[in-house]
Amino acid sequence: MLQGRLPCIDWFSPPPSAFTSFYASFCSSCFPMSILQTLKNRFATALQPLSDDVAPLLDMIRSSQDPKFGDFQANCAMPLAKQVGRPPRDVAADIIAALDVSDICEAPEIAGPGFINLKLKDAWIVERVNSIAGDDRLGVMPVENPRHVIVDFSSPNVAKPMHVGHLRSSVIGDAICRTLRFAGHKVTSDNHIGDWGTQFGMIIYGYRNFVDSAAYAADPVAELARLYKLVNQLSDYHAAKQKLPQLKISLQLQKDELAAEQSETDPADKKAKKKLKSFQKAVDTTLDSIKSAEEKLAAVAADSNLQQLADAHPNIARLARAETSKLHAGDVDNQKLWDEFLPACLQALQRVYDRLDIQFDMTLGESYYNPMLADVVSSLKDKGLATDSDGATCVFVEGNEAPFIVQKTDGAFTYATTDLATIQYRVEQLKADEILYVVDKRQAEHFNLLFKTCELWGFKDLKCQHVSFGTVMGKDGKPYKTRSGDNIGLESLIDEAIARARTVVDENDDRRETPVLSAEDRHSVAEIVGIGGIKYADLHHNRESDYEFDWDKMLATTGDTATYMQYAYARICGIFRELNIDRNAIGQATANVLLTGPEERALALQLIQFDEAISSVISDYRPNQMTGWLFDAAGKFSAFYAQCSVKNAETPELKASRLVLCDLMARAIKTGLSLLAIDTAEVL
RNA sequence: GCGCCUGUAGCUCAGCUGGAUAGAGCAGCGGUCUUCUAAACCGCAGGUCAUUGGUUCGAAUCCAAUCAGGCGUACCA
Repeated sequence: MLQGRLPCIDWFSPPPSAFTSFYASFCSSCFPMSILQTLKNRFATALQPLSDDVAPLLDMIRSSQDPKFGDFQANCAMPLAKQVGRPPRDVAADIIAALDVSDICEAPEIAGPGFINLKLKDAWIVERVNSIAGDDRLGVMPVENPRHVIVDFSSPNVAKPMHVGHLRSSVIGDAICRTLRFAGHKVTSDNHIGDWGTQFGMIIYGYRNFVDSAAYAADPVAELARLYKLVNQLSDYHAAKQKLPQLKISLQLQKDELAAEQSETDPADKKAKKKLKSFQKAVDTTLDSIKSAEEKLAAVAADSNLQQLADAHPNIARLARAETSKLHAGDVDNQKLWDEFLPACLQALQRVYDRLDIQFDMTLGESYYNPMLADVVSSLKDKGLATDSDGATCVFVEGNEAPFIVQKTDGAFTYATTDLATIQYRVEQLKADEILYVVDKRQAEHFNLLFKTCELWGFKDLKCQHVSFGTVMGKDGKPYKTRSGDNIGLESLIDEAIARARTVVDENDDRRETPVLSAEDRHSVAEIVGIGGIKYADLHHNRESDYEFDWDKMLATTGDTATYMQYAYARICGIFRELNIDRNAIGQATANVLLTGPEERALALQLIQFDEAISSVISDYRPNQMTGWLFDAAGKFSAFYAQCSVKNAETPELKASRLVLCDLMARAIKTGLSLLAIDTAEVL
């Protein structure tokens, strides 16, 4: 973002008290707040005479991966050497000769083929730490050009319980919102709930035919969920029953084909082998389908009540779809039921969001956009983008085989239409500059088509990104389900996490000579640790990766977990408690940090790079960049804690310095975790 | 068939636009609590980055092929 800019003033050190106001009078790109940016600015000056395009070269300045190479390294001499046709070490020497970093670094060293290694001067680190000690934002400057970013995440279907897939979207989306806001962008979080889809027809049908009034009165959402599941099961039953004979015929045919192919395949012929394999795969797939169909039939057959219901409702799927159509067509009775169901469903969702501490600025579901859909389609037609194909209205986008269907043969609109209407609304009404969709990566093609269509439609300045994430897998390597094949409910997941955390909290406190936590404290700590554990387990993976869901790992309290950071935070609080010192009264504004050993230096260096963690999260919407920074930070604190006593510091000055470092680290951990919506406690 | 993605330590995963001897956590082994919380710290061991070729000063990273697996592919969202 800020790369390649030249500083309009150079770094010097303002008195800490004047720091914030001083700083605020300059634009963030001019003022090299981050170390990295400062170094880049210095290098820009040195490289200017050597190259026309310094931006890519500046990108090659980064933290050293091994401390023995110093703190930072510049790898730009090698590619530059090629450009100018001279030996890389000579070019490195030229760069160093032109480089003025003597106030920041020790003398730069050339190593290997032409790496330039930089070691920061302790005095400079101290200066920086001292200045951020008095800064609430820990040295993170608000962005220069704030954008209005709409983050579309969570997006569950109402009346269906949320599961671990929604957890990923919710947790990642929320972290992105918080981080963007902290960085100074305008953010609108929007929960684009599925409140208008086919499941409502199923629920309406279920309600009309199978409702248990007492259960509905007691817990409407649970009853609606049961009805949804029931109608789904009965529909599946009939579909399976109908499909099964055909499947068996297909299986026989495929087996015959396979046998024929096998008999005439030459094992040396790779192409034939491949063909054979694809036949085998077809057989396997059909076998799976048959197995799944048979299971569905068996599940109903095993329960005489279910069997009776199934027999009594042979056309349940069609009838449920008809209820959806009626709803969409404005049927008064169905609309009335919808109006009745929705608030309870929303409330149930809200309960989960409250527990997860996730807030939405708006919850505009699919139903909200319903009145706009017809206009979207006619607009697309007017612009010649949408055409009729096999009775459906489609947008064909160059380079994509599959069409973007905006209206089905039966006249119904699709979620593609809704998504387009939503974009129009967000741009025209909400004035969005950018929209992020935190959605499962399996929908990549849909978003690809959506964004292309959108551009053709005329939204050229809008930036859209599918912030995709991988699937949560079970131990079997398949998407995570319970043994009975259901999704894992989010509420029970949260309950389990808290219960497990509680066991650890109890054990830990009971081990103390005199336990310090009341039952109430223990409960709230268990909530903080348990829910933090769930979130962290998800966030610390690269969002694009599928990952294996594992209770023990998710709720582990050792290693790279939320607890590790929370524990570090609590230990810092413990220091201040033990010494009976108010954290707000240690003179951060006039801090004078001393670096007397490697642990203190590493800690300080980590702290002054907090802003780099923020920008790297934002650059590609990857919250795991923040978990990584936090884990490093907590690790450096733990090493410091083991090695550098605050209480028994040799001098009052050293003690004061360490208190400042501790306070800064506590604030950094708390702030970093808060950007992931993970809470902290003073005592664990 | 077409398209997209993945393959890194025993396990679960990091590894940013190519950078030096590929990193964590867990599990394993060995140390560290009379001194600010041992939910911790320090150390040891563990890898042919699926395979083969290519690009270049330099490849886990880029390209090609192969093998293995996953996902998506016209009226579900």
